Amino acid sequence: MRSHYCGDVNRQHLEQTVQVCGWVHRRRDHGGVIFIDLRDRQGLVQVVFNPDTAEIFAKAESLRSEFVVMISGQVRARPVGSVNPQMATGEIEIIASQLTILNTAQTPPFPLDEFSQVSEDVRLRYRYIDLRRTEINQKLIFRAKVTANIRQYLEAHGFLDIETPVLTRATPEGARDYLVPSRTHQGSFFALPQSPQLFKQLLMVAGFDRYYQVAKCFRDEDLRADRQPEFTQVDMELSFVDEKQLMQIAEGMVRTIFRDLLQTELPDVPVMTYAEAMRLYGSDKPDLRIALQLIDVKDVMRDVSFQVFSTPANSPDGRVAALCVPQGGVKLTRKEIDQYTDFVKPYGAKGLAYIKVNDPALGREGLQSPIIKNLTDEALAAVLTRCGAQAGDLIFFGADQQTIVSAALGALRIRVAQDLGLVENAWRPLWVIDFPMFERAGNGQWTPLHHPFTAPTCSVAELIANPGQALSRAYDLVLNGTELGGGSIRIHDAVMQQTVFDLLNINAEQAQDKFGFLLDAFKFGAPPHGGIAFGLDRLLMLLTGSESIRDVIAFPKTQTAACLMTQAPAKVDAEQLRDLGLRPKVAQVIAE
RNA sequence: GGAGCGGUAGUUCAGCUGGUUAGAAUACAUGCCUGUCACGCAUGGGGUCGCGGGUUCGAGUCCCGUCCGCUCCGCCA
Repeated sequence: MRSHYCGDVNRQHLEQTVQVCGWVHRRRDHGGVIFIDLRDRQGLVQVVFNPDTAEIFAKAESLRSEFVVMISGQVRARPVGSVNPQMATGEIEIIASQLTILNTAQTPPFPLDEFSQVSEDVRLRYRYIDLRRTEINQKLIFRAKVTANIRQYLEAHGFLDIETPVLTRATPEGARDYLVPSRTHQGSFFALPQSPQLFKQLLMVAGFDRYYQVAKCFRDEDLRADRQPEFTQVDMELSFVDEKQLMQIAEGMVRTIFRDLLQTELPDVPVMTYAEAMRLYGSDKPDLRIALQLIDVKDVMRDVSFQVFSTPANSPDGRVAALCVPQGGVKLTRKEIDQYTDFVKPYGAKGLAYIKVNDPALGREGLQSPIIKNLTDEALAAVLTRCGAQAGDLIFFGADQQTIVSAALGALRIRVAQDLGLVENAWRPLWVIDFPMFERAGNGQWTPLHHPFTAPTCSVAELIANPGQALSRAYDLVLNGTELGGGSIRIHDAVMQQTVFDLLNINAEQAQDKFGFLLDAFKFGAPPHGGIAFGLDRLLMLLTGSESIRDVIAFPKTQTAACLMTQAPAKVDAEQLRDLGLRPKVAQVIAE
């Protein structure tokens, strides 16, 4: 019945009679004529009601904002000098000959035009109105195109879309689970999947050698601008592949999205080790749009009298590093430097030493800093040389435990670059590989850096001998400082899997209890396999230039993991709780 | 678990060292104008200043607590 979207009507329809449906965006009366801007999610068009058609003119007079209408009329060029550049539809108007009011509407709670900035809590409360706004609905349209593109790519490469359970069992490691109580097994719980990890590995054992899924995942952890408790992964797993083949297929998928939907050719993707990323950028997801690098100076600070530097310089897990800010970093005021000092404190840094380089040729005399009197000539010379310091540069220092220095200077690097406009406008992807297998938790216990099914690059014997040095066959695809996706070649050998569990202090009994089904499956001949999962929401954030993950999700949660529209989570009836096995009195208390 | 910012009309905001009846713009309603297009003009209605407590002669303003939203640290295999 509807022949056109508002936004699709254009000069090609001149002299034609069209029918459009949409919301009344705005009504104006002028010169005995009624004008309405009709809107759907494609755009706007102006419709004119003349008084000579008395019946529909009267109907048009009753129109208010957001009434839902269907209008037929003839498309005509607009009179000279009456063109609104805001109208996406060009220099046309529709002369209405018929108007059907499909539904009435209240005045919307906030304006939908592009001029109004509305606070996010109001938008989330009335998300269905917010989603009518061009900015958001274009992002959701784009999201649909991206998932379609991904499916097309993966199908073409022989992947099979297989759904895995949403009601499954809790996993001991990793994030907090969302739990669902079972009615038929009272006292037992399902967990919502943090990822389809184990199921996709089982699909490999089952012989589906190329699996994918656009999968909802759930993690009950605190939220961030780029983190939601439920999010979507583009998940895939392959048998009989190595890292190289897998990275090629995954990279090709992202490259295809950029080519097809942004008409952009992604540059070659360099490969960097985790160790190198931490050394140069203080991060395992470096933003390569920023040229600044961390420069290690630990070796020349061992003998300086400045204990803030010499103590970590002589400690095995200490790090002393410099960050040279070029292009007039020396102009930073004391106040700005103090602000950067405050900025690094949450990362554990106790302070932020600096040297202003007025003229490196003059040596000590050409420098300005509260700390140089405590540094040797040799140390200063080495710093200037390694930083390639020019007149006008400012050098920041981090000195502490390795993890703190990397985190603090890594974050500072990004912050300073943003403040000084040193972020290149480009796409800068990279692969990060050779992650450590394990890291030490606070209690000294080994924990997996990735997950406990990741294969190491070494043998069982070597892994047992030196777990701290072991590297994993994992890989992360990073784009402009965002981790787009990560994966690994998995362990497919029961002995290796048990070895890793042992190192993680999961004994055979516990392993059998938690992952018995996986270990059992491995006994029946698991093929060598590996996979990767992409965070679809984060990818879309990047592609659409959104500052928040909420802008690419139709119905997102707030920072306390609540939905302002449905008021979820919410109380439930006492009867529902009794069904789950709660004693009536307890159920009554909880329900109230 | 911790730090910071914010909460005043439907919406976006102003409201100073506490002071009489809490304002603006916009939206909404009514009327005028009449080819307008973020139209214009006039008039009008619209407030639990997030909530609770405290200090004070007097609190939107100061103090304490609490709830909600946002950003960050921890957390996110």
